[in-house]
Amino acid sequence: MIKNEKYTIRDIAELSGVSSGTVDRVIHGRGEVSEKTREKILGIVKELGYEPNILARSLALKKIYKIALLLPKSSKANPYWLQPVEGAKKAEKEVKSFGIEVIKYFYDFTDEKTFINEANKLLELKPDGIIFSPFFYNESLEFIDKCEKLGIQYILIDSKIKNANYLSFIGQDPYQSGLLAGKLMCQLVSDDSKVLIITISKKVGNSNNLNYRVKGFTDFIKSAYNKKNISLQNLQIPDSNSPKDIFYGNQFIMPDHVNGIFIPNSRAFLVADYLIKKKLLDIHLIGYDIIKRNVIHLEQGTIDYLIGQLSEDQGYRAVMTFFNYFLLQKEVVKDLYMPINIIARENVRYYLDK
Amino acid sequence: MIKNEKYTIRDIAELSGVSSGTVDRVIHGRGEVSEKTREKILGIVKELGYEPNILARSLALKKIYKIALLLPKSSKANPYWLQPVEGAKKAEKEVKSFGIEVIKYFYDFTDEKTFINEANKLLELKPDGIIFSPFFYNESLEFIDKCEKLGIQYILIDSKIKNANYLSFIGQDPYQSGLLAGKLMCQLVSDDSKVLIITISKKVGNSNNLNYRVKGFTDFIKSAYNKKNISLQNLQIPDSNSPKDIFYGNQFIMPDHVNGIFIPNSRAFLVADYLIKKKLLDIHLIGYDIIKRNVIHLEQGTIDYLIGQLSEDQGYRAVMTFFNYFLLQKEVVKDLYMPINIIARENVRYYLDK
DNA sequence: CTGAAAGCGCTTACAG
DNA sequence: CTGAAAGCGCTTACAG
Repeated sequence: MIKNEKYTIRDIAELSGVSSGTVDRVIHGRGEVSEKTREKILGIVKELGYEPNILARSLALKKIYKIALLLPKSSKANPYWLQPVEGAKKAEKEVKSFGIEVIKYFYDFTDEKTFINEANKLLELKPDGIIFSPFFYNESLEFIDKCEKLGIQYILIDSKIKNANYLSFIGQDPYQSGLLAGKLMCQLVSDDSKVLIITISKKVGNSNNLNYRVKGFTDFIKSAYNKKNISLQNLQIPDSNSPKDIFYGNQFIMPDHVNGIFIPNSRAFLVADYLIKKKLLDIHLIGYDIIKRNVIHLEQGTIDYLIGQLSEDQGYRAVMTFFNYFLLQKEVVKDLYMPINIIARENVRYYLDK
Repeated sequence: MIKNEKYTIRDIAELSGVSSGTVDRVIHGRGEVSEKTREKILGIVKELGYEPNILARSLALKKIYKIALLLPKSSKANPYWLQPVEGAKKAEKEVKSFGIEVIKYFYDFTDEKTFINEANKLLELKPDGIIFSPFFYNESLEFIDKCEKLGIQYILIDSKIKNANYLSFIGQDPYQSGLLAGKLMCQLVSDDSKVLIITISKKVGNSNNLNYRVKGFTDFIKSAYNKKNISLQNLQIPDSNSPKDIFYGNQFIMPDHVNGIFIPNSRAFLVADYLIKKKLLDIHLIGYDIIKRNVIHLEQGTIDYLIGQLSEDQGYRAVMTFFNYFLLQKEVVKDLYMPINIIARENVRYYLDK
């Protein structure tokens, strides 16, 4: 039997001399089939390269896969997390008819308790898959533990927990992005410059991204590539204060002779605002993340470069990964490192609203 | 009638007091329905926000949309075009079960006649949609003319023909990418440097990408942003010669005191090979496209930056655009400008094989 | 352990 | 101008 079109379950059934119900049972390993017919059917399936029609399957099954999304609440001050949510929505639209549904949960990224609360709420739903970002390290470990006990697959986005049994991790390599920022800084400033690393964060959870970015940056500046004799200084804005107040009030005083500043998170705009106020416009600035307030400074020239990622893609891909995993039963890329994009005034527009 | 689940064509039929066949006719404007029932049905469709189940539709329809892809043949010397083809294949896999089939045609990008030949072959197939890159300007105009007469929608990738009635254009803005390359060059070289623009091309078709890139680069260097007093020199490697022979033989002689070179296409590796041979390793090099031979030089440091794009994405998106257009009847973004990526040694790995 | 039948939501050829 | 019926390829509850 040679067909131009794709083989159907009925072709397999006829050739095996059984009914389509039996073929179905074999294909899905639902048991209750004699070893002999099982083997015969599998043989023919293989020989013909039979692939089930997932349209028909989805239509018949009417199974809805519930994918829970658990991310920090985004706000005007921290709009970063808006984008993965948008990406997830976009993906949901594309595969909704196949029976993928995304349910969203948000927590306050300054308060571990809200994370725990939402995580518990989420589990009550009994989702088929979970997408979240392990922002709070210890709490995330506990959450992961529960997921594994319940046999629920989870995908980590943005930052990674080593040794966890995640289905997939989707994010940037923070160390490598730091290296790249270091290289750019070397090219921006001149010989014997002094460069500041300012770590501004209200609360960083226990996320390690920040530390790795700083480490990469520092390593590059100290590497042989840097022939410019650049000196580094670290400045930490303590957790307990509101970073906004520090920069907008008069609490912050810029050290003398600074030629470049590296901000390893999305708060570069705070420093940029400060530089404008104090008319310190010769200082070069490199930050992270394509958010509105950063982009404005990029376009004005206060910020030289942003290290970015298509973070919408993270949400999009996470949902699509579950689609591929559940519906198409495709293999999943375990660690998906996203491109580290260098964003300048000249190319920023092509990274917006995609 | 309020349902939690999505409404079906049968719900609409019942509420309208007609059969589902009639509803179907109205929805698809297939006529043969009285104005009165038509209006009634449309009213209910609107009220309920009915959306047809595209799974069921595809299954019932069994229509195969033929998408023809027409691109330059890729080779070892010019592997660039491999990537959009890969992207198209990836998209095809995802939407094959919905009835999207991609048929590929390749021509020799040094020979217009092969383009015309393949274009004619393609039309014999009577495809539902066409994806191609207007490499040869005049020949592309003629081809477009034929497509429009036949009422076949086409998507342009990589370069654009203004005023054409394309369904969608997907590619980079070449002028803007040139500006960006100019900025990077300014940061790489020191005051009073001399920068060379080398246009190497066996045959450029009549594509304008190259010219726009050079114009952008030149404009940036001549702009107020450049405070370094950089001088420019243009060098054209004539069409009639093989660029390879020029650089690998002894025909090419580098002008004196050059500090930077800009290559506005994917051939930067030829110059890089030359620089290594002549031990001219202080010269900064910026080129285009993430192809293997360029990447090797990027990693070794001979090439400082590549301007890249996820060109796989172009093929992927073109096919998905047809999927959205034909199957989902979604609106199409007419001009889709892709991000202009800055590729350095530190981030190149994340742009490979995606 | 296996088959026949009904159903998923849509489309279409046919009959009236 | 309209409806009833069959079919797309798969799954499942039921009967045996």
